[in-house]
Amino acid sequence: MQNFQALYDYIEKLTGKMLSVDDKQVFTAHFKPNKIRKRQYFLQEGDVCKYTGFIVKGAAKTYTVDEKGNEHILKLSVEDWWLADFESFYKLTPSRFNIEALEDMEILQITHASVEEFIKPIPAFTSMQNVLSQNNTIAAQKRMQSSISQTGEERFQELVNDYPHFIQRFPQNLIASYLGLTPETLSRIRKSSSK
Amino acid sequence: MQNFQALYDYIEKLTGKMLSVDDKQVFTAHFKPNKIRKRQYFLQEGDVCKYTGFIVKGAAKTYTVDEKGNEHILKLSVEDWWLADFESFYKLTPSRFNIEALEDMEILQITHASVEEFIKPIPAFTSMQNVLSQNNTIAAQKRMQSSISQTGEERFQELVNDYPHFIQRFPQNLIASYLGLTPETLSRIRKSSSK
DNA sequence: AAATACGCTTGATTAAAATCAATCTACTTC
DNA sequence: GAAGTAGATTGATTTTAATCAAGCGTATTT
Repeated sequence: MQNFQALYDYIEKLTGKMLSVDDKQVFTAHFKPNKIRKRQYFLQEGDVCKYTGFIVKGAAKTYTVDEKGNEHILKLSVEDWWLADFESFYKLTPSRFNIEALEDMEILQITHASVEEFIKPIPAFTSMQNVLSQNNTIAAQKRMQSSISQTGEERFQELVNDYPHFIQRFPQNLIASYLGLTPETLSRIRKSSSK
Repeated sequence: MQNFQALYDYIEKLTGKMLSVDDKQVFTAHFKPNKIRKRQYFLQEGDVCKYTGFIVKGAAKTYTVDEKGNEHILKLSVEDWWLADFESFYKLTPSRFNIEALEDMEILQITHASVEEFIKPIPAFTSMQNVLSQNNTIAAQKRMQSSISQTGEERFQELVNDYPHFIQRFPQNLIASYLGLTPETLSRIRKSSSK
């Protein structure tokens, strides 16, 4: 299963630990491959996020819609990222977010209960979780710091530095929303900073 | 040691697991009590964050200073919170942040190496880390979502709801900075929203 | 007690970003 | 191929927040 190979490679690379044949057996038994077509939802506001998905192929946006009908993009996710509203996923509460495919996607999905029961006993997996927890903490801190202390232009430059492929891959209106800006403002920022 | 009792209570309450006498022995052997006076630094920009500290008493701010000399508060921390720049703490890189006591503090501090070697084997501690990891993920997501999609006024209201004691305990200029606003703007927001 | 520092408020002005509106282009889709 | 849609850009205007400046009250310090 080439789908699963992407997950194995990811875990082994991130943790430096090798998965045994038995480990892989557990993964194939409990992760379910799923395809999500462009513009389809992985999660809709009000629903409980029953699955977390490892993205083998494709991209998605996690966003809210405010009372005026404007979208606000909290997260853009691509290959080798985990897809979920973790608040809803951990607590089994209705989500405030929508998660929608921006491209046709292939994911490997699993429920919280299955992770706890079958996947957590695999040392490489808990090791992965620890690494991800640290990375998340650091990334969240950095993004928050940008958000409170930098201008739109500085935040955009940081995004270009940190995730250059995002700029190539996603339309500017999504990038703008991710940065907390309107598309018009980002367009003007790009124009003035290119001079 | 009544200092340590606060830590034990915290872990037991958060995880639902009891600490054995031996466990507590390990804690007292490796966590070092430390007092930090108001206006003193737990961490200064450019230094490596060698310790993480459990706050037994007092409060602190984590902030950066921009090129204009303005402070931007990333975090306000009180009793039962962990104090560190985790990026610097995990990676042993120089920190971009300052952490300064807002009140006289009592903390229990420990190095990353000691955590890994002595504290992580304690099941209740790793269990605590898992809970904290989840809570952090959720809180970071929520704060980020506020930041990109809500006005200053809405963010302030959310803070009042989520952390009412912060409003009592910290001066408004710090609250403003935490929200990414100037003190003047927060003052005007409060004035207009009280009507 | 006087002096100082700190925090909060208010006013006037400037700067940044949002909003509203129109146009243009490149893709889909039928 | 025509029609429709999505995304980007530009202009004019409004809204929001930052900045600059002053004044006031309350702690804190000496």
